[in-house]
Amino acid sequence: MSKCGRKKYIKTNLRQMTMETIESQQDGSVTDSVAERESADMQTQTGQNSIPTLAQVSVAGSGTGRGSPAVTLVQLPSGQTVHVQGVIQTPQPSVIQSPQIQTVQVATIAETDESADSEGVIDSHKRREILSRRPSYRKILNELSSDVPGVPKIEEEKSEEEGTPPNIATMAVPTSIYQTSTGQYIAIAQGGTIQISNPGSDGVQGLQALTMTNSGAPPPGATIVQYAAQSADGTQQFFVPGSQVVVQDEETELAPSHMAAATGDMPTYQIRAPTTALPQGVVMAASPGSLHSPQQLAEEATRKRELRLMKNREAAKECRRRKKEYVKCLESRVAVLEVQNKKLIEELETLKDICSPKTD
DNA sequence: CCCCGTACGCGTCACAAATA
DNA sequence: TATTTGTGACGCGTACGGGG
Repeated sequence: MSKCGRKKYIKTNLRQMTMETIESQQDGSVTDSVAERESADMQTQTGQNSIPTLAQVSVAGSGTGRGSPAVTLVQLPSGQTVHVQGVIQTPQPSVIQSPQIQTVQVATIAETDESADSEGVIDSHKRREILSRRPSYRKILNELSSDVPGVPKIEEEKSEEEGTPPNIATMAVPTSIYQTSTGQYIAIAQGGTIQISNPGSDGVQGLQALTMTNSGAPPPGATIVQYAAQSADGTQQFFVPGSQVVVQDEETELAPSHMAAATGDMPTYQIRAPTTALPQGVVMAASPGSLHSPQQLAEEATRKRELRLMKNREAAKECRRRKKEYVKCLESRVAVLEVQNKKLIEELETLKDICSPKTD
């Protein structure tokens, strides 16, 4: 990103965080924003909106530590105390959490944001604090789930159940997983085994394994570089060590028997020697030791960049999936706790009636 | 039908956090 | 300490619904 873009990034960040601050300080009206919903829910659960006059609300001091649940003690008029866990537990490093320090700083900076439209105003230290990253969704959700049994856990890496390609989880840990331009997943495992899966299929259906005959130890420094692309003849190709090409057939005429038996509509593959130049986007493996000329160095850099982009692309997809899962989880939690809150209010009313019966 | 606003998803960049 | 991973932000394209 250019310097200009970076500036824009910071400004946007400031603007959004300021909005969060303002929203959380005001009436907490319900909107589509998770952050705003969270702040509203937190107010509700602490009794500021629902039961402010009926019970004393105190936040247990032990709940302020990082990672421990925030337990709100609701003291009933009868002396009974009820432990209520926050909808969004404040000590959790929530995605939307805006710590007080940040709030103050952001508010201060935001005031000068319009007049001082330059990076010089925000020194690097402040910027770093403002831009300090929140922990990952997986971490947050797993911490939540450890506190609340009903909250599903986001599994670690390879064992994720739903967003990842359905067949990958059943494999021996692959070294590389790639997605083709048509949505198929290709995993290259340690021993040179290539496994192909269709995103649409569930379970192990659609799993294909190709074991390369030259799957021995690769030359030192060699990198398996995949790619799947639509070649001129409409077939799909990807490359494997040994300068061979796996080509997806349009028809199933050459399908190996073990593949054809699996499903009817499963694509078939054959291994060929590469016919022409590499399709766009394919960079073959190269040993670092063999790099001499500037051109080779440039190619290596390009290859590394392609690889990084590809990994980041997949990471971004996974991150978005986790984020959606996290938001869904929060929403379901909100629903559950709203019901719980309602019940508690009803219980409170009942107890209130019992404790102060009518005298006339 | 066209335009506009909104929502959503994707690829990419930058950078903090995690890991080797 | 270097590398990898995870995620916020941005820009872009697309789909969809509503209004003229």
